[in-house]
Amino acid sequence: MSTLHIYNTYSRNMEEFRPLHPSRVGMYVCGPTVYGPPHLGHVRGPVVFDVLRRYLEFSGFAVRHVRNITDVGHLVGDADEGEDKLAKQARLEQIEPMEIAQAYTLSYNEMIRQMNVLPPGIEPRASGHIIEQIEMIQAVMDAGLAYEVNGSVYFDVFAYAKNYDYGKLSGRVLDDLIAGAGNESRELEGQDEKQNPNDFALWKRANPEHIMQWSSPWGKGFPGWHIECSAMARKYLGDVFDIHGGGMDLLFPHHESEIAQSTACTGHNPARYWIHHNMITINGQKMAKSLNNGITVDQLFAGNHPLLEQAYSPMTLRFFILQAHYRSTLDFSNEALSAAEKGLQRLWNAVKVARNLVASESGEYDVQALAKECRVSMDDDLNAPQVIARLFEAARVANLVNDGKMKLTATQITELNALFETWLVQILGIAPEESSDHRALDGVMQMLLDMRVQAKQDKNYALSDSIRDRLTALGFTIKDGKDGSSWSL
RNA sequence: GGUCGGAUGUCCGAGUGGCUAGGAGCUGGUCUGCAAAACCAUUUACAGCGGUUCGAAUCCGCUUCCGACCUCCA
Repeated sequence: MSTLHIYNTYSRNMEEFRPLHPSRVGMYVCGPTVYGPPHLGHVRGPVVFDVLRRYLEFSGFAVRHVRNITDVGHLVGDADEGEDKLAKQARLEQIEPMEIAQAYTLSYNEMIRQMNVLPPGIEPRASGHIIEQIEMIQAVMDAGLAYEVNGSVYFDVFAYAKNYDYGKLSGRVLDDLIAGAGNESRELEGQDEKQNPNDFALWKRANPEHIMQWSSPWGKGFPGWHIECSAMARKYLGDVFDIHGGGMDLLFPHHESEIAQSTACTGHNPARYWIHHNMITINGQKMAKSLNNGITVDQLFAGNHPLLEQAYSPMTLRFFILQAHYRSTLDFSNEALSAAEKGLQRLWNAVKVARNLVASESGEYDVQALAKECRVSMDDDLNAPQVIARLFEAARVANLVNDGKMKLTATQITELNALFETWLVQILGIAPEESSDHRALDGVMQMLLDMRVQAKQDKNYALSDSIRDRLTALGFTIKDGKDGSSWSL
């Protein structure tokens, strides 16, 4: 049997996955900063790491999945010097920062739920772990790798680099960073306080206009950009744990700094496997405010955006994301999304067909071999696109058997159904979408279709066509098969 | 400017030395009162140039183009 191999950004190599403790896996994934509605860029990470978590659990591991909510915010650069994103948004909306965080945490979690992403076991908030962050900062200072200036605390990158490899994760060379070519135009707040431009803040002194601030040994202030993840991961997963995940954009400085902070405290790189997913583009372009192509998830679900020709369902979005490998960029376009929607529909049709297949004495297809291939694909750095290709192969088999063009034994039919259940539903998390009032609607529709059958038997085609046409006008699709009609919306 | 990654057919997107990826679209067929849907089948590739090799989408070099990070970011 094959075993999971995964690309570790830290070593830049494919590695066999072996957890620290047999049968248990600790996984930390960087969650959202909740200062705005969830957009397409927020959705890939949760889905990718949800599939990893599901696959690990399928493989028999107990997974402790921690995904943080950043409700303290990060500093805004440039014009909004030193101001917290959450604080800024709160001021704009004239409410408490926590109201901002709460509102967008709820909408994020609602989006996650619709995408069939399993909730993490622990969802810690940065604001609820100020004490842990202060303690960690103190530990870095005790190690002699941080210094205080005017109520702010900075990490001493130079001192750290004497004993440790700063820049290994992101492939950065400290000397190059020092040269800092092309960055002269940037005027970052607090730069003059730093002993070195590459030092980063662990704690920032709060000015009166900062509406989010806490007491600390260094006076009123708020935590730096990276310390929350280090502190919370350590609290819930220990000094060293298995997986730390996030988007590639977090490689530097966020994860590089996390490694530095944690190493300063514990002497260890906190995570054994660093896993990063690639970014998304929209019509081949980076999603950016200046390009006016930022699509929120709600807009996608409602089809309510100038770039969208129609609405796409949460499962279509999930399926679309998983059709590309997690380390490749993923391009959103109407054509690609609608192709995914139709492909998913084909898959679901086959799942239904597979449930009602008639068994033969002999079989002509090795279903077990196909299931094994799914496993091999997944073990090869989570190659979900290949798993999906094999599911389409399974769909083809189901349809062929249904058409009497291929034979399967009763056992093989069971295996085929299990293959869909395991790989499509359980591991990829693509669950059929059915609304709560589906059952009642189903009854009404069945009644109409029965009437239409009667009309057809009576050769009253005017009536039967009228029923169909009026249902079509309402958005229903009527399919006439050998064994009666079916419908979909 | 520095570092890293990418360029696959009409579109999306797997694939690291020889074996049909897959989906969507197009086309043909089956089914059908008609239509639609569904199903089956089929078609179009490896950015350019050079090199290594019996053999290259895959390895090497050069060229062109694109992107990411270097600053908050998913």
